[in-house]
Amino acid sequence: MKKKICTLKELALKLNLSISTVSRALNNHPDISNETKLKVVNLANKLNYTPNLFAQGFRKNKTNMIGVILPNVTHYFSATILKGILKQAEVKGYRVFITESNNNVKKQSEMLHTMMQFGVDGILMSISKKTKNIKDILDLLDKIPIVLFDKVSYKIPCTQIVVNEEEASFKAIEHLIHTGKKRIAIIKEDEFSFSSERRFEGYLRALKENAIDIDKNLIISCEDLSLEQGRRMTKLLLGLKNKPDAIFAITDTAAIGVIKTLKKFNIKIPEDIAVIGFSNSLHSTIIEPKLTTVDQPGEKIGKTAIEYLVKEIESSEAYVSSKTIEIKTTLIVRDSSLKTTSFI
Amino acid sequence: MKKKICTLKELALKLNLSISTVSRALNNHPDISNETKLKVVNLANKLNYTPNLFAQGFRKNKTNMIGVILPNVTHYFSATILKGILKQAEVKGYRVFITESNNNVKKQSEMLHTMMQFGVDGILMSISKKTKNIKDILDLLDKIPIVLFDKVSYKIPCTQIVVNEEEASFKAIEHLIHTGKKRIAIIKEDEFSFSSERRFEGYLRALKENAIDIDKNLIISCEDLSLEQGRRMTKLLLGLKNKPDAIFAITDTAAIGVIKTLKKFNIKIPEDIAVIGFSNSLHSTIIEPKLTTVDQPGEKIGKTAIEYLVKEIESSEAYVSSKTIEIKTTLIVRDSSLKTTSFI
DNA sequence: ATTTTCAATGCAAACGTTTGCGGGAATATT
DNA sequence: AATATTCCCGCAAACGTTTGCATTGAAAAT
Repeated sequence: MKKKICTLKELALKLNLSISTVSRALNNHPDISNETKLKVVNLANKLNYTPNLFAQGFRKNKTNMIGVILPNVTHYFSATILKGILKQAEVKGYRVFITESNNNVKKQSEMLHTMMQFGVDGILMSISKKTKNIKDILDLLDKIPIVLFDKVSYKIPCTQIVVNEEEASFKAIEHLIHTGKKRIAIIKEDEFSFSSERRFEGYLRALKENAIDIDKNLIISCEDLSLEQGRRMTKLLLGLKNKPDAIFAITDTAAIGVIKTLKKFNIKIPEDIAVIGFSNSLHSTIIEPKLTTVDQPGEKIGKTAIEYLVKEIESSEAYVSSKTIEIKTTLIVRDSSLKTTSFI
Repeated sequence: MKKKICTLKELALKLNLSISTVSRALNNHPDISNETKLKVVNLANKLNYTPNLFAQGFRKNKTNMIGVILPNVTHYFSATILKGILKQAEVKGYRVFITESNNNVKKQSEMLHTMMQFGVDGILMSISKKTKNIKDILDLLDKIPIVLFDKVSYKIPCTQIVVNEEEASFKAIEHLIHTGKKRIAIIKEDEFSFSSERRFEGYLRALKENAIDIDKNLIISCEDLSLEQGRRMTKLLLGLKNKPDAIFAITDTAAIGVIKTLKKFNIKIPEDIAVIGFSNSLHSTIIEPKLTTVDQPGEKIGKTAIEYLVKEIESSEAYVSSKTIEIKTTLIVRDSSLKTTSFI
């Protein structure tokens, strides 16, 4: 049960002023004398006055709320992005309303609807896998600013914050090549995953630019990239007549599955087979050997996303930007890949 | 920039009805004929009408928002609790507004204030370490329902959702004793940590009930429970003349530091020294040997917290409950401790 | 035929805040 | 001394919704 709270009216009554004067005094309006302002502010502090933000939002048609939709809060990478979002939103004076879609497309639509209904000023989202029907999102685009991050789609014309997936992947593969590896396998997702495809492009380009032939046997797609899949796919690769000398798993979790399996078969890492992951999850330093991986600066992604979104919210024109912003990653070389060039 | 949205007035105009009738029709008020209701609902759907929740909240003095304050979103355990909170809040028809205190007491106070200002219906919080000045919180208690979870304090008279820390710890130690371990070390936090102290109590009770003498050398307190501390404390324990045959680290992270160090010194786990952690974090199955640990059902904690909070919010009386609810944990035996009794 | 009853709808106030406009008093300008 | 300017402040409308009460018209009861 809520207790009632001090309002403008109460202040006005006690000070023998009009409500409008009190309101203006608290908002530091130039029309009000310093003397009055002081009196008002003092009493307001004393009575612990807090403006009813609902009345405010209602009046100004602005809630100072930003809605965030992401597939899963428990993913470490998502959590770091969230951290960046929370921090920067606070700086900018916005509150954040977070929801999880659990990769459920229907739920994602519902969340969007709820957000609108709640009158958020803008939406930040990472779209669910296999979001095919983007009609809901397109419909919303001219009503409210939306910024996509991490899991994005070029089919949606709005600002998108992503990681330089292709380049990161390219560099990871080049690192392997520079250490003398020539038969580099990739464990990727099916073609519906945006980031997987871009990482795959980087893989292809690195091989091409280094004049290494592509062996289709070394390219493995699977539906999800769990640890278990990493295990299975590794066994598959080890069954090949012509084995790989390095495995690039598009995700840390899968990479750990790879490492565990290689260890089980007593294969030396990185001498026999090197392993690289993607994400720099916390696991990557727990596993032994420590995993070489691509660090994605989650906090920065979150921060950037908020910055662009707020810019759109506070812009007076109803423009729709559709820039793509790339956040730079860095390759972190650890024990699962060779450090220096190895001449055979 | 926001576009304007269909309102009650617009519906009323198009249907040649009054605003009140439209409002009642949408709220399924018995006074309105089915015929009219149908017409209204149809048009509302067609025009994609969504009630302005700000106006609603404003009018009804209820925001259907719950504020959540926790130290750190990126901790896996916090994230699982969050998941439970989000899920159950949705079921109950509440929205959740999440903030991070980063274990910063000053920030925690600010967040509380912001939440009040924003008019949340209730607050869910996990308090920062070393929160000494609980005056802010006490002040709020009679204005708004608060439920504490995970990091709690008995000094605050409100509902608290915790894990059966003492019992869990007791069972973990008994498990070690049943496998023949007699010199069981504990790595705990200093006495300001609520949960650490309760786990320590469980440790003491288990030893006592099994008639094992307490060796003060085996009880180690440190300020934080990082992996690095786990490492350091293990070295310290290994320096003892009379070494332990098991180490209970009060946190998975520290336990992993323990394991890494033991492996470095070629000590057999669990034969020479067994290791137990607490949390069942994702790391516990990544590390080799896999860690025996106590599983804390985060989602359930979150769910329960919401349930109790909502109950208080929706209760008409301004009662202040101060029950403590214990959520049951389970010990998960993995490879870092012996499975069966070993008779020497 | 008159009154009563009842169902269906409309009127208008209220929630707390912001803001355009207008007015009165004091000060400055001529 | 008259006018113009400036400085403070109050009035009242508006935002979208809910809700107590009034109103209407028709059916039912007398």
